[in-house]
Amino acid sequence: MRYWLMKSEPDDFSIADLARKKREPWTGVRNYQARNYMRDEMRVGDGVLFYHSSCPVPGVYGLGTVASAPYPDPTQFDPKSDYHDLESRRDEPRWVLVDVAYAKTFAAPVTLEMLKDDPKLESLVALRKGNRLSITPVEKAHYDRIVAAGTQSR
DNA sequence: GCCAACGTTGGC
DNA sequence: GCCAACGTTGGC
Repeated sequence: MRYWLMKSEPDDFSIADLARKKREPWTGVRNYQARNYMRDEMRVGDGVLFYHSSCPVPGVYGLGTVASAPYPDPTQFDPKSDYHDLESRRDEPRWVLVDVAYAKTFAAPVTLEMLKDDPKLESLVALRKGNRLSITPVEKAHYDRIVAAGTQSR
């Protein structure tokens, strides 16, 4: 079992949206490295830290799980979608995704500020300077530590 | 809105 | 294959 941090802009899709829908295809990833994580390395049941980016208080707001094997992202073939990719062919789709299932909403988010202030999380890939990847792997010890921070009552 | 960092594109 | 130009991400 592996662990991942997946970013979403809450104005676009938030942990509350996932809580309501229970399960969601992770559409719109158009970065090869992030795609490769979904295509090659994720397994059903993997743990997901749900991160809100580009918002007033960025941070981890809750938990999900990987809920499907990889399959083609339907938005790449949808001319009306912002994620439409003219060069992707149906017999050889360029972009794949997985479904993410809802697991938990933290009572209070584990903010980016908290993540950065924790020396034990110094090597968290998502915190590396200049990192813009929307999906990054997370070590189990880091995952456990962030879950503990998000779960404890404050 | 700014800007650093990084990925992608395309001319050569 | 190089690299400048451009676009995007995301924190602030």
